[in-house]
Amino acid sequence: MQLALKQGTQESATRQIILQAAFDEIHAHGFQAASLAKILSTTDVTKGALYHYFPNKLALGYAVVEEVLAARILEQWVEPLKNSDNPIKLMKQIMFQAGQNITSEDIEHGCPLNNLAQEMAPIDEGFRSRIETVYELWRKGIEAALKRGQDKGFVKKDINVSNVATMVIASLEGCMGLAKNAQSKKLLFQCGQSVMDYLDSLKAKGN
Amino acid sequence: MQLALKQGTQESATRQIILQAAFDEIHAHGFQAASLAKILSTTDVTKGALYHYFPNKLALGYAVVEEVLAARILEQWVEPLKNSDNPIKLMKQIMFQAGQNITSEDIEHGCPLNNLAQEMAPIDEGFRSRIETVYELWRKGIEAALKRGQDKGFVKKDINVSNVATMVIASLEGCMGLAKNAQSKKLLFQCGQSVMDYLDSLKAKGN
DNA sequence: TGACAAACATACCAACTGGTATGTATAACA
DNA sequence: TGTTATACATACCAGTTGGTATGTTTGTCA
Repeated sequence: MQLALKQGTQESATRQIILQAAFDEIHAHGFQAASLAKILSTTDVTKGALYHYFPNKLALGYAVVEEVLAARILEQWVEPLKNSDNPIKLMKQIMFQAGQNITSEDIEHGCPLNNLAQEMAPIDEGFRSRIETVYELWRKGIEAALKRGQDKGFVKKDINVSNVATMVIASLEGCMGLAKNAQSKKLLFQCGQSVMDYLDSLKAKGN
Repeated sequence: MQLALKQGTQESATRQIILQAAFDEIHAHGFQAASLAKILSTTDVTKGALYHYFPNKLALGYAVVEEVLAARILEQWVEPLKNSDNPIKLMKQIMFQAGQNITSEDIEHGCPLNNLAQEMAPIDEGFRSRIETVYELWRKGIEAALKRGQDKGFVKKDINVSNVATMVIASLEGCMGLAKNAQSKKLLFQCGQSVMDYLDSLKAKGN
């Protein structure tokens, strides 16, 4: 499925290949250390093609955030949460699902959104603001779902849904980060269990 | 106070100046993007001096982790926790204290330990293992304190102290990371409040 | 069929990077 | 006082990087 995230986004196949290869390189080495030469060598795209679609490296990085990273969060979190009345149950499901599918490489490289945020936020405002847009999408998605969960009686009414939404994302990113450095799926699951326990503590009585 | 973290660590003033300047540069730009030329230009140390004390850039980075970063965690978390029977109260105090002292620059640059972990763990095993040593110091410090808190009746007995210790650090690092990208002290405090709420939920009944 | 623009391809370059080779001042010690 | 090791200082270099200038192919439309 192709999400139309940005108007005016060109649907060239070559462009998509570059974007995906750039995402992989950035995910593996970070943006600053990502080498255009390497991105090109993993594909059969030439420098001419790259600079035809993107004015410079920075613009390529921005496009990765706006198109690739935003799409991942939308698909995995925001869209599913829209169709649920019990956000706690669903978020635990999403986490469980993600845990099932995760590979050692995923753990090694960590969350691509968090990686980029930690690296680029203090250095480049263009990156920071674009990443912030994605985080806000995510936060607002959880927040709205929690609110609906309160209305439907699944979620405690005395919690601050905004703060909790932030805390959920923070603890998830934190777990991923620690597991990445420990290179340990076990640590990820243990930490993930604590996050699930935290989610359970938000349930309304009787659920 | 100077902590003797590594045996054989030389106490040259020049070496300390280099180490501190390197810490600052790495904190601001990451290790890979940290420029030796910039580190030297902010001090009046020359390249000859730098390469007299450190065989290469990597060794300088390792020294920053082993000496500067480890010392920070020890001073701020591990040592204080050793002298406390009520870890929940103390950790909330540490967080409050850190919140009081934090500057906009601190928020902008984030946690230096987490920064380095996210950047270097997948790339360089030497960095990863040294950072892991610091994280383990931190985790074990919290874990031991939680256990003592259980014995003294301050902490619930049905929690897994190891998992909780990891979760505390994960959520802290996560909050710092989100606040860094949002460039918002407000978000840091809101998220920190949720962490404190989480800590409160670990109290034994009657406390 | 001719013209024009989009979509590439190749060769090249200036800037910066970590690292090294070599030289020198200074303190300690025999 | 002579010797030697430590603690720097300066100049230089090879490799890599992002970026550009220029050329060529291909599709489209009049």
